Amino acid sequence: MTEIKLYNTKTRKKGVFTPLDANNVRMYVCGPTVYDRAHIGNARPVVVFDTLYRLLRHVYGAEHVTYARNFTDVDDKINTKAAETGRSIRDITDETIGWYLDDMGALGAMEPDEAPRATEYIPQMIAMIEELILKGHAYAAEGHVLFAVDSWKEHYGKLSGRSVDDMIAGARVEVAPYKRNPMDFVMWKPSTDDQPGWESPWGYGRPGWHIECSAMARELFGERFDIHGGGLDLQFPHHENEIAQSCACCGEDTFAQVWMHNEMLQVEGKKMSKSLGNFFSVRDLLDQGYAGEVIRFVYLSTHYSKPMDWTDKKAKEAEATLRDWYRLLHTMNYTNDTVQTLKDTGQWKPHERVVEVLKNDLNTHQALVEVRVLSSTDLIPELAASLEFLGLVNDWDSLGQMASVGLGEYSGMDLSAFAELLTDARSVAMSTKNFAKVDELKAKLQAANIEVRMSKDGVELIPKADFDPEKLEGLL
RNA sequence: GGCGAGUUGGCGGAGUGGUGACGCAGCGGAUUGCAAAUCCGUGUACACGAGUUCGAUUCUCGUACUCGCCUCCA
Repeated sequence: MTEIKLYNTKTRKKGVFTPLDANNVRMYVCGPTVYDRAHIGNARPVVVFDTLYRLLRHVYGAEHVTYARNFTDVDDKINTKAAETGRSIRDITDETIGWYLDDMGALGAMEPDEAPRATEYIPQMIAMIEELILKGHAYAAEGHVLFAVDSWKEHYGKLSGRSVDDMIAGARVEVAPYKRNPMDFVMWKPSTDDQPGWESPWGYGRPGWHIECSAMARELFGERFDIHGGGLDLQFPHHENEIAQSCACCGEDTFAQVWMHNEMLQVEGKKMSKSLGNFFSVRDLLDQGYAGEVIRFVYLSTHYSKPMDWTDKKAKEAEATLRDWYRLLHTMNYTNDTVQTLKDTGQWKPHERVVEVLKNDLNTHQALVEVRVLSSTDLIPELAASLEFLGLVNDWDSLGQMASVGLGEYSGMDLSAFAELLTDARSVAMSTKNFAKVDELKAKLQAANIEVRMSKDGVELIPKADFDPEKLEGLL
C-alpha cells in the first residue's frame, strides 16, 4: 500500500503522513462563522478536506477516522445581524447552519463526525484560559484576558514564518492600552447586557475567536491529533493563535501534527469581494442552474495549494465532461439498487490509480484525468465507483436527470414526439432527396438548444444546458 | 512595510533532471443528404538572466511581473 503524502505547512515540506493512532485518525477543520450563506470561497476548504476525509476513510477504514468541523456561533458579525434584524442569535445561527449543511451537501460534502458549536464549549474555553493564566501565558486586564505572546515568543509565528518583532514593526493592529505587547490577542472579552455573554472569573463576557478551536479540539480529540486544516487566510493570525494557546497550555509538541492550508479562490481572475460585486454564494450558483457536482468538479480540477479561479467557462467545461460520464453510466443502467448490489458483492472499488494520485498530496486534478482514462475503457464499474469516491455522484437514481444536465432549466421534458416527427420527415426525404423540410425542422430544434443527432440508426435529441422549451411551441 | 505563493502551448491545468500529460478551442481527414455527435490525425509550451550538470521547463541564486494574506469577507 502506498503511503499518503501531505504537504505540511508547519514543516514546509511534503512528507509521509503517519497518524498518531491508525485506529483513530483525527482531523479538525475550521468551519464557518454562521451569520450568512456560505460563499464559494468558503466552499473550497469544505471540498478539499471532504476529499481528504474520503481518502482517509478509504485507507484507514471509515470507523477509524474522525473529522471535526466547528461552527462559530458567537461573533460580532452575528451580533450585528441580530441587532439589524431584531432576530435572536440562536435563530440566526440555527438557520445559517441549516443552509450551510444543505449547500455543502449539494457539493457532495459528507457531514463531519463532529460539528461542535462554540457556544456549547464555553466551560472548556474558560478552563483553558485559566490554565494559561496560571502558567503565565495569559493575563487579565480591564475585563479582557489576553494571551501574552512574549511568554511564547520563540515559538510564536513559526507556522506563518513570522517573528514577533517583525510583526510589531509592520503591524496594522489596533493597540489597546491594556496590551503588554501589541501582538497580544484576546481570549476573553467583556460583554454588555445586550451582547451574548457568560459568567466567567473575569466577569460577564464572551470568548475571543481563536480559543474555541483550541478548546474544542482538545475536548474532542485530546491534546494531540493528526491534521488541522483551513484556508490559507487563517494561517495568520487564527492558526498561529490556536497553536500558541494550545501548545502553551499543553506542551510544545501537542496539538495538530500536520497543518494543511488551501489557497484562496478568485472569480474571473479577480479577488472575490463585496465591493467588486463578484461576490456570490454557493446557493447563488445552484440557483443559476449549476449542479453541485459541477461546482465540485471545478474545485477538484485545481490543486488545493494553488489559487483557483472560478470562471463560467470552466464550469461549462466541467458540465460537459460530467454529462458525458453520466450519460455513459446511465446507459449502463446504474441506479441506487444496482450500485448497492455491487457494494454488497464487494465489486465496488474506486480505481487504484485514482486513489494513488490522491495519496500524493491530494492531486485531485490528476484523479480527474484518471477518471477520464477510465471512461474510455471497459472498466465501467471502477469508473462509477471512482466518481462516487470523488463525490461526483451522490444519487445514482438521479443519473438520468443529471445526464441531461440542462442542469437548472431542463425539466425532463419528453422530446420523443419531436424525434418522431424528424424521423418521419427524414425517411420521406431519403427517397425524395428533398431535404428542405428536414433542415427546417432541424434548425428549429437547434434554435431551442437541442443537439440533433441523426445517424443510420435513427434520430436522437439531446437538450443542451441552455435548452429553451418555449422555442418548440407550434412545431408539432 | 512584513510574510507567502505563482509565472507552462490560443485558453485551462498537471508533471518531470534526459523521447512535448490531459481537457477545451483550432486545423486536417473519416463519417454524414448537409450537419451534429463520434473516431483518426495534428501543437517544436515551460517569464527573463546567470549558475550547477554530459544534459534543466524541472535544482540554486538573482531580476521582472502577477496574485494573495497581514483589514469586515475563507
